[in-house]
Amino acid sequence: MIVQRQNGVALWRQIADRIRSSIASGDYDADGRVPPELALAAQFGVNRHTVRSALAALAEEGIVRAEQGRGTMIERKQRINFPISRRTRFTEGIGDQAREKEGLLLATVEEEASTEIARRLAIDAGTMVVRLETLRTADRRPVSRATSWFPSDRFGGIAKAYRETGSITEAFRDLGLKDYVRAVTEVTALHAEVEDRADLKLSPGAIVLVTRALNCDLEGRPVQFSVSRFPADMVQFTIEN
Amino acid sequence: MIVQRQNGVALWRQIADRIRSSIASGDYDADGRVPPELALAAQFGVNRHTVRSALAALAEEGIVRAEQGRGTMIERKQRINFPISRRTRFTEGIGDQAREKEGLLLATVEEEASTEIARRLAIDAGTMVVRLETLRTADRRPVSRATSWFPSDRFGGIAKAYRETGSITEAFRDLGLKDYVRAVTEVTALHAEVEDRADLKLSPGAIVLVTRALNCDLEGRPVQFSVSRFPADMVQFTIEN
DNA sequence: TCTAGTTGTCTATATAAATAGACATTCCAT
DNA sequence: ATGGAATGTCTATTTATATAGACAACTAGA
Repeated sequence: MIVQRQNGVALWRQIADRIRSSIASGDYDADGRVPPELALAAQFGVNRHTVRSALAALAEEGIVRAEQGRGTMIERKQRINFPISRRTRFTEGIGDQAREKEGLLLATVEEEASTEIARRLAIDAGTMVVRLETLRTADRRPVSRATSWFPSDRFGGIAKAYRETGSITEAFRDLGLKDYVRAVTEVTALHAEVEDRADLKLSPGAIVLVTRALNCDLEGRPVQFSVSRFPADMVQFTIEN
Repeated sequence: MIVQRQNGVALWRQIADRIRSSIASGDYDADGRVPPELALAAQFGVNRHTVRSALAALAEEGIVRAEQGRGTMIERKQRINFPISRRTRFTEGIGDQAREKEGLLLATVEEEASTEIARRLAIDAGTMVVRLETLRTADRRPVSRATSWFPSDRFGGIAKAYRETGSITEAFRDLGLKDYVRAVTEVTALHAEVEDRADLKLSPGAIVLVTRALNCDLEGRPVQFSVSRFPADMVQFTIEN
């Protein structure tokens, strides 16, 4: 048995998730299309209409496109590998896995550090920090939605610098920080929330990988703490020691 | 708006996931119980019966226990932190986060290496390898379900050694491998499949974190490749560089 | 041109999820 | 003891999900 009933997740969604996963794994690379609806219905032990609901959801996401009389073609098939190391940098990490990379600054505010942010940045709670809300895309598809905090005293101009350069590394350099390293990365996974769905253009019920990362300068002083969300069907992390 | 309708994921499951997450985050630590059903219903904008379905699912998982007249008490609230580094070892990693740790050998077979396993272990496809199916628990709750492969020529006796010691590190030592290091760890996340649900005692629709890890000896020769699945609501990873 | 194989659309029915309301039961502070 | 606040149980209704069957529309190869 491959799909589960009466568990709070509709069959069509379970099937959509599995097909999406199969596409990402390259299971259908041989002919570049998904198996016929009747074959999928047999495979999952459900009615053809249920499979059609699943394929409609994937078409909505832009992953497949049905062509009457021919079959259902795979439009997009990617799982970007994202290395995590002491020298983790977003743009370099993506490397040549995508032709077109973009960093977009959604919003920026200066605020008082909450107790958690203060602890992570090793500053006193209430100290001013700059918060950046950023969205990153590869080949026009969103691959991460990040919230980052920087100590205001050192990096008050980070928003302007990031807007001009589109890169944290470049922005740091403009502000006189020549180099930095990744100190800690925490990884967990959650169901996508409504905001994730909007930002990352996810289907409801999808999974997001969540990282909490701390970057420090070469003296070990924290320079950036960020919480990032990645669509789990498009991204995997690799930790090389 | 906090919950989404008509998206293939039942409201009660979305709400159960959010409450589980809130419990893990410590949102309800003040009084050790979940808010009253009517308050949750108001918060999520749903009927009280829908909230009751969510709480029933969490009770089934052993996370909460309802007491008539009193409220719904939090029974379990943990997210075990699992460090990933060059010296990653399961038992040491758990450390004192759990009182009672256990490693159980579910099954073992000797088989020919598939192309993927051969590539990971840097051997020829078809070479014999030992496969171990293991389950790890912390305080009686399953925290990982792993499938590991070892080259038969060097580690033919790994199953026996593991059964006797309950530890990979110990088993390696018995077979003459004094030390080893983690070379690569890949992390991704998926919806739990039926097998995960059985092994890890997960609720349907739950998320599993999947790691693919390669351990090598000090000369850099691969000694173990393993695929592990962790319940995402109980586990997080920390990568310290 | 014909036909097998595929997706598209329609109707109908059964089951699960969600809402709504009423009232019982239990705990606990007053 | 009493009343407020909480969970437990029941009935009824509406909406979403899933199944079933039939047939139309389109594609590609024989």
